[in-house]
Amino acid sequence: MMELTRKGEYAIRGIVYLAGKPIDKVCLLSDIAAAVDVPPTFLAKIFQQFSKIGLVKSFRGTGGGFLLGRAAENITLLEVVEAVEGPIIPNRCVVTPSDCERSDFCNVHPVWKRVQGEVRSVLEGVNLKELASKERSDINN
Amino acid sequence: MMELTRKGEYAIRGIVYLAGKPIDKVCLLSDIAAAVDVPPTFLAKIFQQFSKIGLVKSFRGTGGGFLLGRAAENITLLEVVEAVEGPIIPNRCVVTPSDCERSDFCNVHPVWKRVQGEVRSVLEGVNLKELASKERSDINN
DNA sequence: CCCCAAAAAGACTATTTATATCTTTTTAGG
DNA sequence: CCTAAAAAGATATAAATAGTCTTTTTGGGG
Ligand code: SF4
Ligand code: SF4
Repeated sequence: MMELTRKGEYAIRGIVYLAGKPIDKVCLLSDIAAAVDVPPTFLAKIFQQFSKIGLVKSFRGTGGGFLLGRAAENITLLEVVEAVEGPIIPNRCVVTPSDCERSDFCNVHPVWKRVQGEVRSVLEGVNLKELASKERSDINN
Repeated sequence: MMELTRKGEYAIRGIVYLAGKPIDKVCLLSDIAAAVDVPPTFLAKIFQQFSKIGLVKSFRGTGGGFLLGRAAENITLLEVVEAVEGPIIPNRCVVTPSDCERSDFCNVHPVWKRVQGEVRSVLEGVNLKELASKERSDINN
């Protein structure tokens, strides 16, 4: 349960790789894909999504490639994940309580809200700079 | 992302309903299903899983039905969810780091461990007695 | 012993989501 | 105008989800 998809995993790998490069280094999709071990065509789709919302900047044609859209420390893991996976929704009633006519009196409902809050909070507390750094942020795996 | 399946949602509804009944009241599957608005055949499958691990007790034949396997206050939401959805796994590397040869140096890995811990902790902090009570546990939805 | 009620077990189906790949088009540099 | 590279769109396959249906087992009561 609650499993990140391949798409999400690949998205993170790709953008973290970018975050580890100099801010002005334009990277080829093919290079990124090879470096992070992701099917290039799949990563292309993912980076198109990133590009649309400005998480990365893209340049076409000769000498083209990708750059981070903002400074790495200003991009949270939450943004990256939600960009490709959609919002964090432990149960549909957290987004539209009206879907379930039990939501008025349901004691489970607030629990899912709490789960959502906790997960978002963890992911929001991590930025791409930390993720890209060579220093292992956490000793205890 | 991280969405509970119908199966999980139905499972919770069903067992919370049981938890709201007197401890010795044997409930018919058909009654439970009707009360919590779940397809009876689907709920049957779910309760079979519960029964196998002792979360509920079942009785066959005339006068048969279901009882809670233990006192409601001793069953956590985490147990219920994991019984039908499997363990809480935000990313496969949290269970088998060896799957990913990047796990040694990956800074994302510990984040997923943290997410897992937070979610489990929230779900473990809620028991069926609370969920079944008429009092709305949380004012702020 | 026979009938009926109810859960258990297993096979089967349809729909949706995930995981890609392939082809064509657009953009840009030299 | 040729080539490099991303964007867009169509297609394909596999797996998971969300059920249903049928048959079997178990137990109680007449
Ligand atoms: S029953 Fe409660 S938890 Fe389930 S969908 Fe409705 S409001 Fe949400
Ligand atoms: S790259 Fe990191 S987060 Fe992704 S699967 Fe490997 S260890 Fe886990």
